[in-house]
Amino acid sequence: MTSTPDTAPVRRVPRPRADALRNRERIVTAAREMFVEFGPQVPYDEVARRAGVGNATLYRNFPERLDLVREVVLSLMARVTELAERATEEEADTFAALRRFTHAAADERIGALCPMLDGAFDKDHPDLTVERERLEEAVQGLVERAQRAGRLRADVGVGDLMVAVSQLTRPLPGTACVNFDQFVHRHLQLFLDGLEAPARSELPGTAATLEDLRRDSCRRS
Amino acid sequence: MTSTPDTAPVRRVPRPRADALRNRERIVTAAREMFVEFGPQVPYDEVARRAGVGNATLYRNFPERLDLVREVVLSLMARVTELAERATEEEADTFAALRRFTHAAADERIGALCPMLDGAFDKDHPDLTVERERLEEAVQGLVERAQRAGRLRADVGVGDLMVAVSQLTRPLPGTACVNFDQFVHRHLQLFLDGLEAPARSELPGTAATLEDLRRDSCRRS
DNA sequence: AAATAACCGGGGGCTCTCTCCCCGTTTGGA
DNA sequence: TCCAAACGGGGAGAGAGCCCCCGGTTATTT
Repeated sequence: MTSTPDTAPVRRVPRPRADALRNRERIVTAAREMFVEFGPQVPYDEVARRAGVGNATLYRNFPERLDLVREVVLSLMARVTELAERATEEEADTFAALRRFTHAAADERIGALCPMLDGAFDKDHPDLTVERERLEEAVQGLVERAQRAGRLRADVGVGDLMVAVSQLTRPLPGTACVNFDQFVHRHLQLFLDGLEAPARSELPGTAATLEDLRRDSCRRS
Repeated sequence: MTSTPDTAPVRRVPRPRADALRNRERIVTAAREMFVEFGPQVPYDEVARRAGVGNATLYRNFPERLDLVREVVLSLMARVTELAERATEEEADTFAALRRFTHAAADERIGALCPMLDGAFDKDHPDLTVERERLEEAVQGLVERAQRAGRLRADVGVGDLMVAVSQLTRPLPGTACVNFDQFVHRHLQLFLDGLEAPARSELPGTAATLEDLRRDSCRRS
């Protein structure tokens, strides 16, 4: 039906319908929650049900599972970046800022990112690279500021912080321990105490950036 | 070998064949490795292949998956108990003993126990109870000794140590990061620095024993 | 407000994986 | 040497998750 006249290719999608946008957002939110609880292998249909949409809607928005995973990761990274920036701005004490960021990141269930690194997850996707740089910049700022102030030991890097926080906050699959969160914050607190200067021991290995993690973590067995 | 038939008539299995015992051991070893790498849902046939036996042999030894999981858990707990006892005996410095035990437990991949707590795992099986008590006793000794010596902060318990070590050493599913081990030991070292007395901050919540974990961790969502 | 086109929802077939049994062959023990 | 217990691999059966189809609904346009 003579859809596109030669002049202007008639805005195909000038504005995706409002409910479509809303549904997409609800899907990402639901997926984030489900991934945290059950891992990224959770059935598509379950995600759709949690989101309150039909499964077809999910497939229309994210034909490939990896698309959905990437979207969730991006969403989480953006939130965590925001947390880092807020902590930097609002906390005068440099180490207090680090503490605040760490506990806040834990509440965002950043540990749920771990299982998404497996398989054929495209770590070099443009969107991811951009978001990762923003995240690293924000946290790097937090770390360096505390190190310059002599509050944070000098032999640790952004990678150490992020990996350890991720590991400590990973949910136990299948079980929903009622006071697991309490534990998490205890252990983060202990870990932070270990991060504080002056150092109480010598660390093996070397400090790592997020870039190091991206490069080294994709060796298949 | 004087099968002592006087009391018990006709020992059905006076001695399981030597190769049968060997195979059973190889199966448990293979299962432990596979569970660490892929989680306890790994296909039976894969475990059998890694163990170098036919799948039927596996089913003959462990008709239920939970039997196999329990055997692996028992095996790991026994090894870790041994580590705790060795560290207690051989290290004069109380905190050094704790450090040594922690790093050794990490090398045993104690974090792989986590995914086995999900679902209908029978936490009250007699064998498990016995082994858990032995483990708790050994680690409790390590902890209390360091606390009495004033080297370990007083507001932590066995549960804190075990859970944190487990979390920090949990493998990233799917990926075999080449220098992940290096990271693990760095983070354990940092965590241990946080455990050392005097305490640098106040902890939320309360110290927990292994018994607390067993009770509280089975609340389904 | 009516027309229209995009969007939504859920039911069902299809495929793929894992489980578990069957039976001929091998191997350890007396 | 004899025998019985244990072994191994192939394959049928079952279950779960994936993805498509099509009638109904809702937001936008004139």
